[in-house]
Amino acid sequence: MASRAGVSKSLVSLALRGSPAVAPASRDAILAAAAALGYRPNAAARALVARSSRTVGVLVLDLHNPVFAEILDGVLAGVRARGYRTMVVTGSDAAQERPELDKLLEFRVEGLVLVSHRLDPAALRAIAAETPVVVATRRDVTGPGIDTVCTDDRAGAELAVRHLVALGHRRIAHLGGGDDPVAADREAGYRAAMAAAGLGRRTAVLPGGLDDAAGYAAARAALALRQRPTALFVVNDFAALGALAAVADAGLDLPGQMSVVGFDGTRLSGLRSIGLTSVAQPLADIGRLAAERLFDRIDGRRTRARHTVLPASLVERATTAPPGRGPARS
Amino acid sequence: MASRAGVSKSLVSLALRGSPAVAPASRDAILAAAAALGYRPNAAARALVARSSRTVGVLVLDLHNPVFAEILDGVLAGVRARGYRTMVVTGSDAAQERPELDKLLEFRVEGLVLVSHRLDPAALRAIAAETPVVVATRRDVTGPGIDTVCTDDRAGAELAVRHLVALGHRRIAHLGGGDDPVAADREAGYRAAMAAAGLGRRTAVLPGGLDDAAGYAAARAALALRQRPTALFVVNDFAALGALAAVADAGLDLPGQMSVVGFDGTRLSGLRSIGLTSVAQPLADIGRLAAERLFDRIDGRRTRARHTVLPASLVERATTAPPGRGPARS
DNA sequence: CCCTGTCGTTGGAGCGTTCCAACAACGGCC
DNA sequence: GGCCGTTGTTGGAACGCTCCAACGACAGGG
Repeated sequence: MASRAGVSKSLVSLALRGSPAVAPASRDAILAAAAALGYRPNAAARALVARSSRTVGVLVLDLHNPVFAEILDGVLAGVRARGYRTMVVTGSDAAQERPELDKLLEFRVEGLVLVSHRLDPAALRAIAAETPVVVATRRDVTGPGIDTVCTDDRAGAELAVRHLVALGHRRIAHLGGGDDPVAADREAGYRAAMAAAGLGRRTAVLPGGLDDAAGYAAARAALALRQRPTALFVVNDFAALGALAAVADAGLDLPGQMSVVGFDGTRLSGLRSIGLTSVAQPLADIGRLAAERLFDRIDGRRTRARHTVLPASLVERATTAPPGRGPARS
Repeated sequence: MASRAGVSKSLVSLALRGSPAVAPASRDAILAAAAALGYRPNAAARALVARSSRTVGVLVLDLHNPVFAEILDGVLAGVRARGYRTMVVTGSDAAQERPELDKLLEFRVEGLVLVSHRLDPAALRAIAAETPVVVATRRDVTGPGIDTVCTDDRAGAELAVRHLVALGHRRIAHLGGGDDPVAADREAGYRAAMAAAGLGRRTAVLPGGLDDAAGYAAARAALALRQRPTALFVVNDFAALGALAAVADAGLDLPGQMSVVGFDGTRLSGLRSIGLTSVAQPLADIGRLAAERLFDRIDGRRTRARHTVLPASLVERATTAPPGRGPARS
């Protein structure tokens, strides 16, 4: 307490927050004393009396998948823009998520952004009853106090299939993503677009997963199909990289003999040495928008749940071409 | 306040923290009341009276570079293992770093992990005077209260060069990383290893940068050299991916006509479709160790600064081979 | 029977802020 | 010259917790 400036703590509080009611002489003395003492206001005390921590909690599923890192970056930027702090935790395994979120709630974070999650619906709703929650990239669990921001995964998948169909492909296989709810939407979009193109009978979904190893294995299985596909639509970029390797290992020319489309539009897929055609999500926007939605609730501007679905867009790069052109390079 | 259990707040506090001095009957009543009321202790109030926030601040330079995401993951795991919370901020631009760290200090974080940073030495030392600081991946700024954890970048670079020399390469160019201090160490290692191999006169350093676009440009310049190199040692994996693209664009067979070695050993480089030979850093260990060092100080076990240098190791993958084998694929 | 120790429990102080009612000093006004 | 409003400042209460000294009840020992 800088009574060193010869004033009361109340005046110090006023001066440090820039109140105009403080006499210039006092203000200068207080500022000088604060600088000399290296005084810093205590945010915990402030949070206690103000009953608001000016802090937002963020759970991110898996930092190793670049998608989540890119969304997180958007969330952090959005939160910073409002002058709030961010507490970040990762749900290293599903069982850890609940206790980690409990720690955030004990800190009285004013809201929670979940960049994907593995909570059961009941747990999620219980948390949303305590504090505003915005879920990014998932929209399967809804309820009061739960906003969602995600990409139109179904439409995105349809975009991918239509692109391949337009190129002349007929045998288009889908490498799935296991029991992930987002993967289910993408698969549904694939099936719908295949049916709409009159290729319903050619629909082929291979069980896969969300990482490159799973993509590799699924692609191997696809290539071994009796009716070998000429194009693969993969559940996400990460797995698509595995599929790319499987195609190369099989000695097939890419994209001459096999086209591959991913999903996510990570920077990764755009690297020149990869050049993966992909359905892009507006990742940074998702993060920033999730933060904005949260502040709408923190500011009390909203009561009804809001669900935002952003459009996906196809980014054509080097891994797609008309089928059957053989190993020649254009 | 669960006076609903018919006891004092003191006893509630005791019971909730599991004190053995509480009678079983009281404990059960308190626990039941707490559950019924959805009571959660207020961490801010606890931090205020305990004068410890049980929170660690983390600054991470750039989430888009997978290296930092992987280190961050290690830090989060290390902090979680101790039951502490984590406040994460990113230094989106250099000028933002100081104010972001100030916010963390206002919260009385008990220590700071800086996963790289762009602070000037004076600012860093001023912060270290207030709270323990561990710097990961850099060791150029030292001082009391500043521990460092990083990889032996010099030795790692030497490893890369020796690997290429052992394969028979003589013209080995280095694509640098600009004015980054870590890049300087790697360049020094390159120069030393070239000299040690009797190739001092063949030393060629091309100005580059830390991302794929910079790597692409630097590689183009290297390929245009009068004495075209047969191998490129690139400052990091991210830039090496750009170099890979430049090599492919030049129509050179890889690794037959050009070998490329990166640095970092990110998961990215290990993806099957990339298969980049790289000098690997123990990324998760760096993060976890940084957290441990910090807790050593938080626990008061340390006073002198400690500097840990971890060994790098070469991971051979598909982008290196003996020189001049031509376009044939093995 | 009183003294003493143990056990379970309690109220009050204090952590560092913010907020609020109240204050002294000082002019200007009627 | 007493009254009032303005300006700058103050002390105390409150936020929700932890810590501590002290409490009553009860049992065992002298």
